[in-house]
Amino acid sequence: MGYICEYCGEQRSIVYCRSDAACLCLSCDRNVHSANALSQRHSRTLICERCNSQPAVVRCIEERTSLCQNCDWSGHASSSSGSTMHKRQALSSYTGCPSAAELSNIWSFLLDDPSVGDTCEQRMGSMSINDNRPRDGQDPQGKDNSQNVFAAVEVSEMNISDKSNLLMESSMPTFDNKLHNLEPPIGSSSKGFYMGAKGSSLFEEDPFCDNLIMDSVDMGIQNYEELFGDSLNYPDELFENENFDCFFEMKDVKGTDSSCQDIPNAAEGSAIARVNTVHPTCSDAASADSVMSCKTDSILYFARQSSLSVSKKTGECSTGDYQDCGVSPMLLMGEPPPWCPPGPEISSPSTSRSNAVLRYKEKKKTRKFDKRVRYVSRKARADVRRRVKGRFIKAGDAYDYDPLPTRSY
DNA sequence: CTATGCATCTTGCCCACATCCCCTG
DNA sequence: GACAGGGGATGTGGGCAAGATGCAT
Repeated sequence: MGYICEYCGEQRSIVYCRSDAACLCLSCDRNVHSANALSQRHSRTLICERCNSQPAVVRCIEERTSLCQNCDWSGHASSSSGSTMHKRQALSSYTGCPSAAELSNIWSFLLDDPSVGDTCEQRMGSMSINDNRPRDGQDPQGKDNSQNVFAAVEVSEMNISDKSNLLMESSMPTFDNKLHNLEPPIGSSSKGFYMGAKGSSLFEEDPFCDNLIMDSVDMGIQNYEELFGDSLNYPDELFENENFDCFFEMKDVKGTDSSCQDIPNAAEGSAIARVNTVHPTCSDAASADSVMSCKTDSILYFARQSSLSVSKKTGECSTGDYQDCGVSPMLLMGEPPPWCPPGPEISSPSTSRSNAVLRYKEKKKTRKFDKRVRYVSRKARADVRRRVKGRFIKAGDAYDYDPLPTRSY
């Protein structure tokens, strides 16, 4: 599996399509996925250059190698080699039929690979599919609208110690263009429209986002239906309006959660009032892997030209599953988000402190950063272990915290 | 502009013990 | 070489304290 394109059997495979479970060269990827609207929604990413069989999730800057989760773990877990210090960049996935230029923007290193540039990339660059006609997502003026999914990018913080690693190398061209059209929400400063690491903002330093820094952005404009499910009840004009620009999914990652405190200022008096409950989408909370891959701590934002709102996300999880799905229970419970202008019920000075503490603790609970649970069985035990002031206690000792208060023994 | 104090946020440590993993026979 | 057993190392989560940071005065 892998290495050779499973479609043409000739070129070196470059990307992995999860939906098709197939390794494809770039030209075949575009051929296959330009067939229809459904295939365009297939999410693809690079192939792990080590095992050549799994979708890569990170790229090691030092080794200039794209790695899947397993190979990344095995290759960078050993502290003796010093490889743990390697800077790694989260790899983007994309959907639709991005052009060669767009792909190179997503994966700037792609064209550095001579084996890619000499074969697939050149072929792809000469391909005519959709190139000379407006894409499905383009209006006749060539202006992208929300129907055109050119790329879905997910960037997670990989090297926590190096803030520079947060640089989103893979900002897409259209994404940039869209951002250029964005304006700060009414009544906000540019600082308020927070997207990434603490202290940085989308427009703060570079109004054209050349150095866009964000911890996580997930764009899937075309896929908003599958993201939100049937219960999406926003006005249709929200999506039909040309001004609907892009959809952001913000992950709460290290150094950013506190940053969300900035959003409120941004959203004051604006569409933030449309905040609704957020329902996690993951349905298998029991699976550790799925838990880790779940969109965690997601706060969904719709950025329009002059508004900012949090979307509604539908899922199968009950409220009690919020931890596994990583969504703040405050949102699940319909509690106003922390950045909402303080209402009468929270304006009391005596309760603001406790509310803030609770808020922080909830954040801390749901914060995952890049932590991976290596041993699910150990986690399972720790989850049910009784504690005293957070510390494990010997079996049979008195406890003040029991994760399973209903157990009979 | 700087110093101070307060509030908020972040980080690291602790605990017990099942499981992992390496070594020896 | 394969297997079994022993024993040390590891990892797991909630709470707390200390330190860091941000902001107002």
